Formats: sequence, structure tokens, C-alpha cells
Amino acid sequence: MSSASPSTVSLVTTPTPRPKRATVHDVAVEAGVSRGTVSRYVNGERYVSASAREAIEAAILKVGYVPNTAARNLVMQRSQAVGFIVHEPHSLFVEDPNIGEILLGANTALSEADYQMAVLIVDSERDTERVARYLSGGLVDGVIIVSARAYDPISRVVERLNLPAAYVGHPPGASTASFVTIDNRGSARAITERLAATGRRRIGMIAAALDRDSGADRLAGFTEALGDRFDERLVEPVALYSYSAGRDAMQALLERAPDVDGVFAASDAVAAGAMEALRAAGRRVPDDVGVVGFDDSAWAKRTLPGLSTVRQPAAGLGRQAALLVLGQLRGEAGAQEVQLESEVVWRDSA
Amino acid sequence: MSSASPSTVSLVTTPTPRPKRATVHDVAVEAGVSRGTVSRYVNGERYVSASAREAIEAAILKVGYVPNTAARNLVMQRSQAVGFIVHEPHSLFVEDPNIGEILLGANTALSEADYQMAVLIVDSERDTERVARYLSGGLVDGVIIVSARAYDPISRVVERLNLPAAYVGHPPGASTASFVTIDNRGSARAITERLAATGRRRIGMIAAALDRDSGADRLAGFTEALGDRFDERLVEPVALYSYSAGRDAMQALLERAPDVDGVFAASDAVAAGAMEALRAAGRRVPDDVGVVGFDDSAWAKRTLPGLSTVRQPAAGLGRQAALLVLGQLRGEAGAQEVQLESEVVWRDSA
DNA sequence: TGCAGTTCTGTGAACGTGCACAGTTTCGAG
DNA sequence: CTCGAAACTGTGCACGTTCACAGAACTGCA
Repeated sequence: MSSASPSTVSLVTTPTPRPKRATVHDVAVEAGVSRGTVSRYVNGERYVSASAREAIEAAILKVGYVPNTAARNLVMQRSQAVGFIVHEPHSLFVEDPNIGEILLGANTALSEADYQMAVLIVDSERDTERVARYLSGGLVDGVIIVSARAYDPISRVVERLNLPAAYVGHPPGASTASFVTIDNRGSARAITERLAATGRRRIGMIAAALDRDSGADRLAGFTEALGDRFDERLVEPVALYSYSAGRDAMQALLERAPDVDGVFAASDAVAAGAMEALRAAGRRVPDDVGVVGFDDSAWAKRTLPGLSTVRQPAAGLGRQAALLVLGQLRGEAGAQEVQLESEVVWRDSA
Repeated sequence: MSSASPSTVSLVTTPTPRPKRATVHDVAVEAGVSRGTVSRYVNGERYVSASAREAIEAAILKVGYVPNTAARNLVMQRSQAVGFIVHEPHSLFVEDPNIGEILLGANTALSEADYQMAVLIVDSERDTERVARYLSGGLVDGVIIVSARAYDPISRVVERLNLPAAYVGHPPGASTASFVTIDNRGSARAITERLAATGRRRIGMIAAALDRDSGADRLAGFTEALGDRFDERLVEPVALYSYSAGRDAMQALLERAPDVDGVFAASDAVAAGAMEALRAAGRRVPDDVGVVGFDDSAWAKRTLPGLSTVRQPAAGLGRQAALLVLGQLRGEAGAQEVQLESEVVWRDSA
């Protein structure tokens, strides 16, 4: 920065000699006005004369002023950031395309409102503690919570802090928080009925994540659709919405009920695994067994044949959740529920 | 929340009456010591007597004190956060499992060092401007940059701000920043040689993302491995590492060179697409055509037969990049290059 | 000219920390 | 008992902003 004279070698010991930033004070001096006026200009408030405005604009450009967010946050008592809390094992974060979509949808909406997103992944006990501390630190003004399970300690922390929050999916416990969902039950019923309408007689289900509302509701819809043709022995429950779980479950189901001719898988990933197991067992899809999934994620277009499924607007879920939080931040009324539309997408797997 | 008495309806106009937080001052009063002593205790410094410590501990518990991060950031001139900049179309963020893995690896390392990660996705012009403003705002102490392309405006902003940074992949331009990579060229050479060793005579490549070092290096390694048996007409370039691109490219390649009996796809997603096209064209894998990919992502285990590929330690890349940034933050020496090991994973597709 | 209303401006006080520095106590050695 | 070092403690200032408030300048109207 300064041209060191050849004789004196100045050894810089400070780690990163980042250039000191211009403050609102520097701008004020440069423009020949006061701090207050500069602040008003920056925040787009009234009562700034034309001449002052011009001088300030020039000064800002000259000194390269950018507001210091920490100082602003301190005095405004807010952070202009929203936490995105994911309650999943790391592996599923990668495997489940839905979460990525939800994150993107939320990030887009937050960006548009000039909010920042802080990603918080909770996988272990240690994470829980760390995230709780983080939330308490006042670093986020609100949170979006994805895939919380029953009796989630993080949810309790959020409630205690009275932090604006929106859940993707039903919130656990008796909380009165806002949330955004799709009609899992109705959609599951619809696609099961559609599958039945193709003439299948022995329809099974690979149910997943029954400890979450999404999983439980999909099973409920399935049961409802079949009515008295429902056979409990044709339901195979698995823990997670994963490919490998679907494959193993289908294998088990085939052993127990070789005459099964239709399968509703609780997610596309599960369905893809099931199709793999069917292929390995020499069953043709859809000729021998019809398969339907749920999500319409990237999986559905990859399978062969293309998977019939329910389109879940994942990005829209994230976006809506963000909007709910932003609404609360603007002081709008409390708990809201939003249900987004989902539709059956019929391809060739059934 | 509060049980309003029937006669007096109190209309709450303040947005969220968040409980006011205890400050270091409150703790000091409660414990009967000074602010300075509390501050020393909180930051684990020396010179706090046993009696003071006990009193402070009790006081903190009683008033529920949590340090205010904004105030701390302001006085310390840092934010304790690192930006994670992704330079990709939104769609690919979802489709490419690598990015998710890299993000997780980085997030883990940052969390362990008590740093927070802010996700910044750059997709449009508007995003570029927004992110530049964000970086200038002093909200991050450093950045991890994924998949930057040549002449990236964000990279220039980072350089101008003198912000500690680490790239995943070679940084664009003549920048002297730190970065972490794998040996794309050597690995591509290795797997191509291995493919050739299975007796293939007409080996083609679906090259992708040639405007990035990863894409260009993989093509270079391929060329190198084949030597004078290299045939330029067997190279099909595509823009992105995507499934659909792989499918279309394979189709084109088959039309131009029906005698092709081996294919190196620039990524697993591309390879999966290629296998789909081969299947549609009635070619058997590996009997008629051997296929190999790159990444060892979730795709590789899903294909049928399992894909031979190069294992890329995606989480490790993210982790290393985070460590490089953290190192610079601690004031350690400047630009470093780290190369992680990658290995050929041989399955059944070739 | 006086006066009220509006528009504009500057000043001082927060916000909640960390840090330098000055001051006080403790303690062991001479 | 004295003295100096080491262990502790408290105070004021700085960080960069917003906000309330007091006051100045400008308007239009009587």
C-alpha cells in the first residue's frame, strides 16, 4: 500500500492487513454534511436536500463506502439473517434432492428480501448444542425448519426464544407455529386410486419415515384409498426415504407376498430402489408389477420406465416457508398454515 | 400467549416482543463484579479469582446470559462467518451430488472451528451484484469458492477486498489464491488406460465443462493415455456435467461412430446418461461397450451394471478448502495448493 | 413584519462488547 | 517489616451505526 523506502524493511506482523473501511463519518466529512444526513440518505429516508444528496453520492463513490453490518445489527437489534435448519443425517442431505430444492427456493425468496441464509445441519448431539447456542446468540432473526421430528430439542429452543419460525411439514408436538405442507394424505389417496384403476388386485406399499407427518400421512392416504381391500401384510415400513431402503424392502415384500402386482413407494428414491429389486427378481415394470412413487424428483425421470408419481413443489415449499418467516418479521399475524397444490404425474411405470 | 382479561383488549403493535436479553452488565451487577471481569471469564482469559468465577457462573445461569454476537463482531472487526460461493445454475446445484458433499464437508470443518457458513449462490447478473455487496459488507471473514469460471467477477471482488479465500478447483485467471484439487489429469489418464487394457479398440470420450479446469484436465488425461490411438472424432463435448447432456451426446456419438466400443464420460451423471442412450440403442454394457465415469458419486452405485469410475473425495475437498481459509484467518502464510488423492474404483460397466 | 408550518440539518446518546490501562490486593523473599 | 512482582479488578474509550431531539432555514399567508 505504502511504498516502503528501500532502506527500511517493515515486517508486517498483522495477519491480514485488510484495508480499513470507510465509515459514515468519512463520507460525512468528505461531503461536508453530518452523519445523520448521510444515514438518512443511505436508508432512503425523507428530508435530504438535493444538494446534500449529490454531495453524498459523490463522496460515497470517492471513499468507497459500504455500511458496516455489524454496527447496524447492533443498534437495530436484528441480524438480517434467517437460519435454515435441516434435521437429517448428512448422507440424506446429499441423496434427497428435495432438500436441495427446498433450500434453493428459500434462499431465493430470502435474497430478494435482502436477507441472508445461514445453513444449520443438525446430525449429532454436539450439533444440537452448537445450533442452540447459535440461535441464542441473536445471529438470526428467524428460522426455517425442515424435517423436524417429534420431540425435537431444537424446536423447543426456538419456541423458548420466541423466534419467528416456519416449518416445512407439520411442526412436531402441540406447537402453534406456522408451517407449509402439501396434502400428503390426499395425494397418496389419489395416486393409489389411480394405480388401482389400472386393474391391480394386490397392491402393497413401502412406507417410510413413519415418525414424520409426511410418512404417516402417505400411509394413511394409501389405507384410505384401498378401503376394505387393504391388506396389512402388504405394507413394508422403512426408516428413511432412501434408495437402498426401497430396494431391501421390495425384496422382503416379494418374499412375503410373491403375488403383489402393484406398489406405492413413499418416495421416488424408494421407488427407484424397489424397481431395481423387481428387475433383479425378474419382474417386469409395469407388465408384472405397477410402481408409483412420490415427489417427482430427479429420480422419477431417471428410472426406466419413467416413474408415475406425485409432483411435489419442493422449491415452492422452501419459498413459502421463507415468505412466512419474512411476514412474521414484518410483524404480521401469528401462526399460518399454507398448503401447496400437488398433482399426479402419470408416466409408464404403472 | 398472554391470557387477555375480557374487559381490556390490549392490541400489541410491536412486531415481536422478544424478551430483552441479558448483557454482560447485568451479569456483572448480579455477581457483584465489574464488566471487565465478566468479559475475561467469558473469553477464558487469566486473572479471574475463584470466588469471582463462582459468582459469575451463578449469575450467568440466573440471568440467562448469552454474548451478543453483533456487538462482539463490531468491536473485534470480524464476523466469525465464511461465505460458500457456488457459481452454478440452480438446477445443477440440485442435480450434482458433488456440490452437496463439498458443502457438507466445508460446513463440518467450519462448525468445528466455531465458524458459521453463509451460502451464496450466483446464478444471474443480479446475484453477482448482490453477492459483491454482501462480501463488501464485512459479513464474512473469508470465502470458499466452488466452480468459478474464467473471468469471474466475484473472484475479482474477493481479490480487491483482500479477503482470505480458497478455491475448490483451480482459481481462474492468474490469481495467486489458495486452492484444493484432485489430479484430474492423472486420474483421467489412469482410468482410460485401465479401460484400454480391457481390449477396447475404439475408445471415445464425452467431455464436459471444457471452460473449467476440471473438464479440460480430464480431456487432457484422456488424450495422453491414448497417445497415437487418439481419434479426435470420437470426442463429444457438452457444456455441463449433467445426465441429459450425457444421454444426448452418446446418441450423437453412436451415430457418428457406430463402431465405438469404449466410452470415458467426464462425470458419473454423464456416464449414467450415456448408459441410458446405449441401452436405448440396443448396446449391452459392458459386453458391447465399456463405460467408465468420474466422481464415484451416488450415480455410480445406482447404474446397472455398477459404474467403474474415479473416486473423488468430495467432502474432503470441502473440508480442505475450509481448513485453508481458517488457516489464513489465523494469519498463516499465503497461497497454498493442496492435492487430494483419488483412486480408480473398478466395477462392472467396463 | 410576524408567525406558523414544513423541510432540512447537526449533535449527543445509545447499542453491547473487548481492550488498554491504572489501580488494588496478595504473597514470598530478603 | 519492606519491597517488588505477580495476581487480580475496575473504568473509560472505541467500534460504526441509528434514532430522538433541538434547532435552523425556508415557505406561504395574514
